[in-house]
Amino acid sequence: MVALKSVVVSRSTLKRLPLYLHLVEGLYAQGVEHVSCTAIAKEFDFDPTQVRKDIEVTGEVGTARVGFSVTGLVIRIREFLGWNNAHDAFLVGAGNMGKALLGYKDFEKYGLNIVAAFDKDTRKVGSRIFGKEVLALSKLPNLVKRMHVHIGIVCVPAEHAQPVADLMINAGIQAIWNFAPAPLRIPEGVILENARLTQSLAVLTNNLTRKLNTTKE
Amino acid sequence: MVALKSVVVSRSTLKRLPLYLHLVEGLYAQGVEHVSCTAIAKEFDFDPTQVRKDIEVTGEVGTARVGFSVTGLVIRIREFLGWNNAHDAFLVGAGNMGKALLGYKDFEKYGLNIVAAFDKDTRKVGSRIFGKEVLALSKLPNLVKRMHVHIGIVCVPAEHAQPVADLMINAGIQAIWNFAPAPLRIPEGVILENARLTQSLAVLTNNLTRKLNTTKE
DNA sequence: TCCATATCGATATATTTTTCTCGATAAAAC
DNA sequence: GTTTTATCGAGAAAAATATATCGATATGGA
Repeated sequence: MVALKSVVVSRSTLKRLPLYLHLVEGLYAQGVEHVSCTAIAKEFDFDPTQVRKDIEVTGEVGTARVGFSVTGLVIRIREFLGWNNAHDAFLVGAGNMGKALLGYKDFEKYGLNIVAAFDKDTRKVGSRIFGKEVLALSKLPNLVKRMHVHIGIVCVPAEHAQPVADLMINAGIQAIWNFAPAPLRIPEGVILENARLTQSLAVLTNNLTRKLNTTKE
Repeated sequence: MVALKSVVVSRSTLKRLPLYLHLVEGLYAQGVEHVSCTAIAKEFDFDPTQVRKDIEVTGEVGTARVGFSVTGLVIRIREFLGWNNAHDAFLVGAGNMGKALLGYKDFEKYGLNIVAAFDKDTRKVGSRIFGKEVLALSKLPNLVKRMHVHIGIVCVPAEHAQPVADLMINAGIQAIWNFAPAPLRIPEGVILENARLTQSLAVLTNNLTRKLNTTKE
């Protein structure tokens, strides 16, 4: 055993790492070789120690007075996030959000390779969206098994989300990325990540409402 | 002064409130009149005390042995989140993500009313997407002022995000919902909320990678 | 009517996350 | 060659967040 990468890391840290990655990839493109925590922190208005602690989990070590190697950070963060080898994914629900995700070119850079889409609407089945086939939902279980697909993306309306998730899990899907505004019940061992825009929106509208109220008074 | 709604509340609480709201709206539709924290907590695998604390910020009070009024919760949570009167918003960038957001019918329920879209691509300008006009970006500043639009949604590629945000802020936009995978620099007082999918994806792919590694060993 | 119980609200404790402090070290300045 | 300074890594302190405890209270059943 070389390194113990299986450290459980807080969600907060995990969510900051892509920010750092984006930054250091930019620096790499510019030919910059080293970067300090202080510099990274300044970019995001974070505390330098926090940045150092975050980087620590990736296994990358820095040098005093020099900082961290930019290439080292790119490699280690990508590796830590599991973004070096993209995982195959199936998407269910070729509505607006589903289409938008299918059209997003950069997911492969973020560890995700959407292989095909599924829909129960027979009019959509057989078509292609951004080059990706839309298949009948009934085909999903067999294909998950045959192709060893790990990730399922749920983009269906709230009322269909649970049955779709169940279908995926029974087929052997190991992780679900849920865009439906519904809480999913999933068995232990299966990974669930909610990408609920309404939560983000709640933070925004609450802040805005408070701001408008306080400035008025 | 009646109630002091201007309490600053943690992001975590703010993000859980929409979950509760969704649940109690469902209960309301079923005709249920009261619900306890214990019941809500069970639904999401949260701690009942946490749910009680979250609800406390909305100003709704419960009754021992009975729980909280379902209608009371619906009203108070929606009010607290600022979802009773939708704020007008302009969206910039009518690409895939932009289109998906324009097509999302339910935003009005979540306090957001997308009034129009803007794009610098002259081929898109003049068209309509899901009934919403696509206008030239140069028209944005005047319209923000005339229509008193508060929210700006940034759906442009990373490299254009900052100039677009600057344009919005100079025009008087008070809150920005950012979908671009780029950190935005904004002046104090302006509200920024990032809806970055890559952060959510990072949590998912990291968990999955760890899971696959540990089960293999 | 009285007792058992579910639930609330308030307070206290525990845990997690963030920030601060400090000695060590490597590069740059003198 | 010595001093100064930026930065790291480790550990301590502070702040934020989540969980547990407990008395009060309202309902339902003995």
